[in-house]
Amino acid sequence: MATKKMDDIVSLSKRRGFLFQSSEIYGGFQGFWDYGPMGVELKRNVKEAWWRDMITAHDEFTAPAGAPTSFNMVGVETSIIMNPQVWKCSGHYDLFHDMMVDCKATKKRYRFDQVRGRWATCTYGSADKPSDEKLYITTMAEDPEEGVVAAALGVFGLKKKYADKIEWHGGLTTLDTLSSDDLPNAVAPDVQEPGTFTAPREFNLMFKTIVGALGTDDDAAFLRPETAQGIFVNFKNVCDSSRVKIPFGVAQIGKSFRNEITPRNFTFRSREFEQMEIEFFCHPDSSQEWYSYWRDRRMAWYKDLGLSGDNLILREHHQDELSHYSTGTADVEYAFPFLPAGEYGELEGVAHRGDFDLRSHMEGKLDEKSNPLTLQLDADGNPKHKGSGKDLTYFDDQTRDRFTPHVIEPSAGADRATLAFLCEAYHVDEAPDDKGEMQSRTVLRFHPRLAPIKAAVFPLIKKEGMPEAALDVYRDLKQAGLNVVYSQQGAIGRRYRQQDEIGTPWCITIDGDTATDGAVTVRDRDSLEQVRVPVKEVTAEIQRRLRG
RNA sequence: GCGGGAGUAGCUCAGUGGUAGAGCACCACGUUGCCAACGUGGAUGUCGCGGGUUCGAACCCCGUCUCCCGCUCCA
Repeated sequence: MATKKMDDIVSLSKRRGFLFQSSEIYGGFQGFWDYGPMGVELKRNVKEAWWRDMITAHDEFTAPAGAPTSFNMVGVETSIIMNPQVWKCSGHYDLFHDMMVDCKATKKRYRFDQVRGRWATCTYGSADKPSDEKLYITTMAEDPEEGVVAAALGVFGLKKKYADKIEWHGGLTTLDTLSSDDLPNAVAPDVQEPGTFTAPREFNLMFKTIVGALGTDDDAAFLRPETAQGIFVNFKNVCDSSRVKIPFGVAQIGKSFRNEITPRNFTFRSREFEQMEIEFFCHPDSSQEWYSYWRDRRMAWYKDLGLSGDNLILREHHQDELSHYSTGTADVEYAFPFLPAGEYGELEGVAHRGDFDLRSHMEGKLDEKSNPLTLQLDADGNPKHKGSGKDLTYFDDQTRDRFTPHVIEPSAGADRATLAFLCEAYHVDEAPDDKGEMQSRTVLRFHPRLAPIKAAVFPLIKKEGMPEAALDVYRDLKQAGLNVVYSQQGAIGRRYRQQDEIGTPWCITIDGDTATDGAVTVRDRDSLEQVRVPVKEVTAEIQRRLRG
C-alpha cells in the first residue's frame, strides 16, 4: 500500500517534470538525481523559504518567541573542496576512509582495523583438525579474549574442555597488522577454514579527487561530506568582518557528497545532496536553552509549510545514542510513504555539539571517546592530526569573558525536505466532471509558498478577445515577479486538472463576462471554489493569498 | 556486497521464437464552453545495453547497467 503510493509519486514526478534519474539515456547512475522544470522550482522554493525564514527576514533586535535573547543571523557560501586537513581534524577522514575486507564464505564485510585475532596452533591428538601451521584466528565478539578462544575451538574441532591445548603465539592484535603474505592464514569470523578474506580494499565514503595536474597521491582532496566544516573554519572570518556578537548563527546552503553504499528510496539517500545548515554559536551557560529553542523552531518550520502532525515527529535521541560531548540531539523525522507504517526518515538533525568542532580546528583531531575531550595521539604520542593552531575563542567585551563558544547545529537535507513536501502534497481525491459525475483527480496540495507555479491564466475559449485579455492578466502577474503560466489548449476542465497535478494553487479564467463586468474567476485548487475578482485587483489578490 | 523480482511509446502495461501493441498522455484542425477521457487526423520505440544460440530473438542463454524488495552497510 505504502509502496504503491510511492510508485505513483515517482511516476508523477517523472511525467510532470519534477525528478529524473541522472544520466537516464545512458542507463542512469546510482545515487544521483536530476530535477526537472517543476522540481527545480519546488526545490528552489524550499531553499528560499528556509533562507528567508532563517536569515533575511530575521529581526536581530527582537527575541523571537521561545528564544532566550535576540540574536544575529548571517550566511556564507564556502567551497566544496577544502584543505584536506579540515577533514582530518573534523574526524571525517578517519571515519569515512576505511580499509575493508570481505569474507568470501560468509559474504560479510569488515573494517580491516576492527577484526581482532591471535595466532594459534594445535597439535593435540583429539582435535578433529589439528594443525602445526600457524593460523590467525579472528573474532568480532564484544569480548575478543573469549571470542577468539571460542573461534579457535571451532577451527580445530576441539571440545570446550580442551581449550588449554591450543598453543597461542603472541597476544591479541588487529587484522591490519598482518602482512599480505600472512592474510591467507587468517580464519574469518564464523568460518572454519583459513583463506576466505579478500585483500583489503580502500573504502571511501568521501569522494576523492585530485587537485593539481600531476595527480599524485599527495594531491588527493575530497568533496565535502557536509557543509558544516566550511562554517567552522570561517568562524574567525565571520566574527572579524560582520560585527556579529554572540549569540549568533551562520547559515549555509550547498551540495555535499557521500559515497553511500546503498543509495535507495528515490532521492532520500543520494550520493550528491544539498544541505541547509546553521551553526549557532552561543555561551556554554545558555547552550541548553538555545538547543531547545532551535529544536522546537525547526520542527515548527516544517509544520508551517504543510507537513502534517501525524506524519512528522520530533525524536529526541536517548542518552546512549549521544556522543558524550553532546548534551542533546533531536531529529525531525517524516513518515515517508516508502517506509513501513510507524517508521520515519530523518529530515533534519538538531545537535548540541558543545565546543567539539571549534576545538578540533584549533587543537587538532580530538579523541571522541575521551572525556573530557583530549587530542587523539598516534603511536609515537604525537597529535594524530594537527589543528590550525589559530585562536577560535571568543572575547565578550561587555563581560570581559573569553570562552570557546558552544554550537547548536540544525542540519537539514534540502532534497529530503523537498521529497517530504512532495509526498505530503500528493493526493488522489474526487472531483465532478462536466456531467456532474465524480472522477478521480490527482492533486499536489503544496503550500502556496512552495508551489512551482503560483497561478495559471486561461481564456475560457480561444476567441472573442478572451486570449488577449488573458495575456494581459498573465503579463501583469509576470511583471509582479510571480511564476505563472498561460494556456488556451483544450477544455477548461482539463486545464484545471493539469494544473492540479503540478500543484498550482490558483487558476484565473477570463470568460465572456469579463469584457462587460471587468472581472475574472479565481479557482482554488483545494476547495474548487470560484470567486470573481476585478481584473485590476487580480495581481494584488494573488499576492495577498500568497502571504497567507 | 549478497539473495529475490523487474526493465517494451512520455506514463501504466499486454505481448513466451515468425511484420511492434493497447489505454491514457502529446500535437494539429473542428466542436462544446467553468472542472479531464467529443470528432477527424498525426507523431512517438535500435523492446535497458553488449554478446551468443537460431533461417529468424522483445521472447532462449551469458554478461552488464539501472530500479524495487529483503539482508549487509551507513546516520
